[in-house]
Amino acid sequence: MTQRRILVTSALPYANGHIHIGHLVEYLQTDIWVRFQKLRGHECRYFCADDTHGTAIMIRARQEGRAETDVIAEMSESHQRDFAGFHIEFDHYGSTNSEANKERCTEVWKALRDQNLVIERDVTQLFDPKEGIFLADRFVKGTCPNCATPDQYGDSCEKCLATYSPTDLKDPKSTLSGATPEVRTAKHLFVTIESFRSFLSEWTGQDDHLESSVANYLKGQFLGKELRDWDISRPAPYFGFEIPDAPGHYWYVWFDAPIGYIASTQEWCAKHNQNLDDWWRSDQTEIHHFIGKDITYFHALFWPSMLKAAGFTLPTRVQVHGFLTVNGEKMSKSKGTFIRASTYLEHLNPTYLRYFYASKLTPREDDIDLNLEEFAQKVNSELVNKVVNLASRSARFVADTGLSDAYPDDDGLFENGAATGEFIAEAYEAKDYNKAVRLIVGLADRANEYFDKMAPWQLKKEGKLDEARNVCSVALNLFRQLTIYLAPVVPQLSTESARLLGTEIKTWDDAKTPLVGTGVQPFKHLLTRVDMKDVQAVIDASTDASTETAGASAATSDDSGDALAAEPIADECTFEDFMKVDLRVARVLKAETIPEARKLLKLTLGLGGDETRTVFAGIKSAYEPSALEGRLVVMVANLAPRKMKFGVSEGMVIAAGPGKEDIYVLSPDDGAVPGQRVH
RNA sequence: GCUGAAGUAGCUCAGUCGGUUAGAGCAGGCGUUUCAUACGCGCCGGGUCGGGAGUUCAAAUCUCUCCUUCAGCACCA
Repeated sequence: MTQRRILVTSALPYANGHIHIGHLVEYLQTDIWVRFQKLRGHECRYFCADDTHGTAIMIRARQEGRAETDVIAEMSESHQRDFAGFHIEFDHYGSTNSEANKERCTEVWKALRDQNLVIERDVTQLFDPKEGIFLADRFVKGTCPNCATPDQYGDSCEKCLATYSPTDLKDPKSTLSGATPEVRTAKHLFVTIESFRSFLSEWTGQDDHLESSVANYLKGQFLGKELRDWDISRPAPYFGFEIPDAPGHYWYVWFDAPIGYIASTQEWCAKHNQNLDDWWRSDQTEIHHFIGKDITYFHALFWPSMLKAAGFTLPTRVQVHGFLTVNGEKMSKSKGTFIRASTYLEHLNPTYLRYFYASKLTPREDDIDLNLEEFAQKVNSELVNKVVNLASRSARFVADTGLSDAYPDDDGLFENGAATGEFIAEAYEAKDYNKAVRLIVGLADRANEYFDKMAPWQLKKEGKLDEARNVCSVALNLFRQLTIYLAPVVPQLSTESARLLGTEIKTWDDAKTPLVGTGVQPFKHLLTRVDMKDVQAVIDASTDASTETAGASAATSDDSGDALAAEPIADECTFEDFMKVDLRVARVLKAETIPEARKLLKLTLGLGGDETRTVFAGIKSAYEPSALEGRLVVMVANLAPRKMKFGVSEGMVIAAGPGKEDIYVLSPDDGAVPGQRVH
């Protein structure tokens, strides 16, 4: 086999949030592939970095009263600790806020300029005069220009679903300072990405660069019409690199982030006396990017365009994966399924998750589901009961004698396993780990059948010691074969398994030659079962608090003050003003979902006696109707009825939280009864 | 609405350049062994392959149509 040179990346995690089990789908998918290639003897390098620039980091640093560089240094350390905890091994882990990255950004930029691909255009945006920064849509709130609902974000209204520009909002307020934003115009630089369209149409459709469904998506969604210019600069203040030929303007974070792949490689090259061009300007090198489907656009359109413009090697493959759901639903803080990597590691073995994800992953961009019951069952049944147990049930028989000196007749099992190894390798190569795992477990089944049929414990009783030893030698060799095939997925288990037989796993082809005559170490447990109690402990720990959202604008469930900062206290009002609002305790008599509505639940609220109100509440994303029925809530009882798409809403249910799954309906303490006024 | 994808046993999936009685694992039922982390092994039940129509000697697999689900988009890229 000729040795391939392969460069692999995962998307750069953003320095504004912690690693969670959703992120891990990607890093584990990548790590498994890299480990497989290394085991096959290829020169494979895995590069990643923290993505550090942008407004979100800048705002976070301001709120915490420290330098951006402090924030990102701390987060980088945390990220790398989490990755290491899951046995994810990078050849180099850098940062987009590095000299190397600045150099490479400058290089790409120069190429774009030289080819006249950059144009200038004015962009009108809201500006926060107190903070002195331009405001992205999510940092502006005001009254919907369409239906007059107050307190709506700058891009769309949650009530009437209208979309608009933040400059259309009535009474806009900055969510950062509460100041009234000004409309300002600033110069932005754009890359005329349209000039790459014919190249992209060709590239995305050929040579397996993308899964066909992804290529179809791009073709249908973007490449059929003119590509809009890409807004690639942000005016000061901005945390990032200042554009050399445009003082006061910075590269947009999405420009310098992927270039971080090259910069990370460059730093590694410097340390290992390698030439960067051998990795990024060579048709001898394969480049594989692993990404989530949310950033397909950037990696399959913008990124190849940048690479082409600057004369770098184009990706061999952009591998797109889906999102993670837990128990069939989006990860949710209120359900405790928004699980941080570090929280998981406090209670559970990383090997479990590596195995489970591998068993689920295919080359397609389907979402994968972490059903926690299935997780425990699958790991216990397949990995512990079948694979590990094979060693456990046979090792003791040969603890004194070691393996047979010649490999015994085994009905062709080992040979079959060696041959199957090629199919397993094909599956790994194609990123079809689901298939690889199925093949491996199939081999484990055959090994267990053989062991049962031969019944070495029986042979031992009958005094046929040599025969018993032979059977166990076969079993342990088959076990070893399995652990070699599983090594990319569960490296720690494989390493410890090899130690049992006094060897190391060096290459994939070790699975082709049986061990003979070697000693066997005393067996000790290689892996314990998943205990649902520990799984529950993870859920509990994730439900409590301590979880932190990715966005700076979103509130956290701690007392940091972020929530207050995200939405400052409103203007003062008088007691009379307050008394105009009639808040009442109400019981949820009925809660119905409206299938066509994305955000609304239809609630029938009882105010005592026969008095009821129909209220449409935008809490579908956070509550199951059944969980609401019967409970007491607080409602605005004298709000003017509003005609909505699905009927007339006769009030409002009081709730806190930034939205989405983070919505918390308020309840009175025990003793309150429907109809009582809240003073 | 537009675009992309998907609908195969209770669950997770395999199988599709058309071709023997549609497969696996898990879950369920029955039996069995005792070497092993009460694990393993054997057997059984269970699917009109989303519905309908068409092409064909033959369709889960090709064509059309309808239904359902998911995701993306509707000026953030």
